[in-house]
Amino acid sequence: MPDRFRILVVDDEPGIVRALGINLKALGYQVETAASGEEALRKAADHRPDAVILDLGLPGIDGIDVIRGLRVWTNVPIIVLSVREAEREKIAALDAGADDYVTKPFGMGEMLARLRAALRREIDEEAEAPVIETADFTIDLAVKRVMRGGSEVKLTPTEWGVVEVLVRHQGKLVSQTQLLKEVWGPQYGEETNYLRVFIAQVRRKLEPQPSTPRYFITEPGMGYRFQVPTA
Amino acid sequence: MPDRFRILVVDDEPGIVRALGINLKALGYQVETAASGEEALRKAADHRPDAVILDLGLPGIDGIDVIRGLRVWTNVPIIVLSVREAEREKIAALDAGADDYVTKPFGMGEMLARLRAALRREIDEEAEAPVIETADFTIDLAVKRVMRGGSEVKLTPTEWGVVEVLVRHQGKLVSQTQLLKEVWGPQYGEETNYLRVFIAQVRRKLEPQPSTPRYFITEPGMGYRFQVPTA
DNA sequence: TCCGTGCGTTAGGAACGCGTCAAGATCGGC
DNA sequence: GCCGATCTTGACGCGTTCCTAACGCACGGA
Repeated sequence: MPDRFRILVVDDEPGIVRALGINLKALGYQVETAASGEEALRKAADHRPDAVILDLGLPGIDGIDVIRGLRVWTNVPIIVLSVREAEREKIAALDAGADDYVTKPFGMGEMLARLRAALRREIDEEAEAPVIETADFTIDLAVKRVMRGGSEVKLTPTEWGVVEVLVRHQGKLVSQTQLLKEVWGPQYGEETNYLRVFIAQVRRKLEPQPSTPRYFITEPGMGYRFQVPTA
Repeated sequence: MPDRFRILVVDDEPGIVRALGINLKALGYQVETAASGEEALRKAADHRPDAVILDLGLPGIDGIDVIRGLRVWTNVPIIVLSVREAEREKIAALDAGADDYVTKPFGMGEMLARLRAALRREIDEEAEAPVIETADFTIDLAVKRVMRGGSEVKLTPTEWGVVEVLVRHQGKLVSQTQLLKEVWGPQYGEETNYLRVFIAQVRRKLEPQPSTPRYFITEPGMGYRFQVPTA
């Protein structure tokens, strides 16, 4: 757990690189930059960054291939940048192993929040948490049991599958396709209605206010995310 | 409980072997390596490692078979490495007797955390008292005997097998497949009706109210769990 | 303003899993 | 070779779970 995090910013637009660089450095991050996919892979190998901010619209190598290239040897958090219209591309990026995405144009505040979340998740994982405790419930992955208010919450096999996948990827955005494949099996991927039903059931059993979820968050058009609210 | 743990790393990709080796040695572990399943089984027999890190994607012998080969004579902790998509393979590995799995690509921090957890569990198990006492009965794993109300309860061999496996995993959920394999042998896994019959018999002999079990709990669709009620 | 899309919610019928019982089949000791 | 104990196998009933379809609602674009 380094004291000063190293961030690799990959974008071919000098304006964005500069803006991010100034803000990040001001907050005490060390910043490396790259303007192409090749340079990104090389610098990542050299500098072992703690997080990567990656624009999908790069010249040369496709951004998706950069993600795959990184994922061969590292699971460093990758936050993807893309323009609003490229929905398909964003989902492909998540399936390739990206952790989160931010649409351009983006506010610096949102970007920094996502980055902090990604770094926090990294630390949590290293601290190894097979038991997730929140203000409202406790999930023990090793024993496969959920406690809430002193008593056990009964989950059906499918419900448990959904919870387990989301919690294992804590803080990370999980695409609908990936969630379906991991819970129902590889031959699934389109049946998003299954997800709607079971996510609702999980929320009914775990969320304090199922209609306004705090833990099992919907990212419209993208997928779902399990998060533990900071406050 | 050795002072310096011996770790056996099994992988055919030299990069991964090297990266793990450097990190583990730096932390004071003794490291042995193997690049094939055959070599892994041989070195395990020679060096009696305290933990095994095993890549499933080996040339030659299947990784699953390596696990089975090890499990014939040792219950050394096995941490499995596999690629993200191979969910089915991971499940098969766990059923074959693996203790944990890490998806490639992995962060070194997570790997080390899992390793520490595995070694810690082993120490706990060795130190663990093989006598379980509840309000209604006492199970002595060492002598293979169950006492209830001052007199001995006679269990048939298969009944004892079921009890022993569940009690050894005290508190943990044991899947039907795992239970079948551990009691009846590796070629079983589907015959869940056996379980229904024998679980019922065990409950009739040990539970105060067999129809509403307090110790041998059914988790519908998932498996069984032995627990000692807190109150 | 109207439509299309995506998500949440609900309800009902089919399919499945579990407990139970009892009748063969198999094993082991005498 | 017999007999009791133990394990396998099948059938039945019941409760639960999963899938499916339909509806409502919010949002964004034409």
